[in-house]
Amino acid sequence: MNYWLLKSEPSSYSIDNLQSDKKTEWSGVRNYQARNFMKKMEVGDLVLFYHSNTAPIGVVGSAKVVSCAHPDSTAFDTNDSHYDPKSTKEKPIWECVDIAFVEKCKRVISLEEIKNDTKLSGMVVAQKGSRLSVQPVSKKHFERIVSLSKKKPA
DNA sequence: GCCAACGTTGGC
DNA sequence: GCCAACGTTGGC
Repeated sequence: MNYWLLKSEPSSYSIDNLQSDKKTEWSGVRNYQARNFMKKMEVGDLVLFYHSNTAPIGVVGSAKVVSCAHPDSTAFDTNDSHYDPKSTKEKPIWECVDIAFVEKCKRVISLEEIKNDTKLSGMVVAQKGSRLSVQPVSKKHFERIVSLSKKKPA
C-alpha cells in the first residue's frame, strides 16, 4: 500500500470535477518520471489531490487508485492536445491510472502550511522548483495531511 | 505576467 | 554525448 500526490490545475480538472465524476482516468501525463510513478501504483493506493496554479494552492482532497496503469488513449488521438505520434497502440509510451473520489478536505492544506509544518518537512511538493505532477508521499506525511484536513477552518 | 527550474530537442 | 535553444510548469 503506497501513497501519492497528484497535481492538477483546477481550471482544467478540480476536486469538484472528481467529486461529481466519482472516478476518472488520469490521462495526459507526458513526463517519464511521473509515468514511472503511475506504473508503480496499485489498486487501493491512496492519493492526495493537489491544486496548482490557483489560489489557494494546496491539497484539497483525497482519492484512491481503482485501476493500475494502462495505455493512455489520449496519446493516440490526433484531436487531443496530448496526442503523441511516437506512442502507438502496438507500443504505447504513455500510461495512466484510474482514480476515484474519496473525500474533500474541510479546508485547503495550503502549500505555505505544508512548508511551515515541521512534521511535513521533506515533502517533494514543497521543494523549490518541484514540477513533478505525480509524486510519492510517505505514509506519515499522508496521515498528517489527512488529520489536518479534518479540522474545521479556523 | 514574470521568471526560475526543469525537461526535451536537435545540431554538432 | 555535449550543450544551447526552446518549451513548459507552477509559485509568486
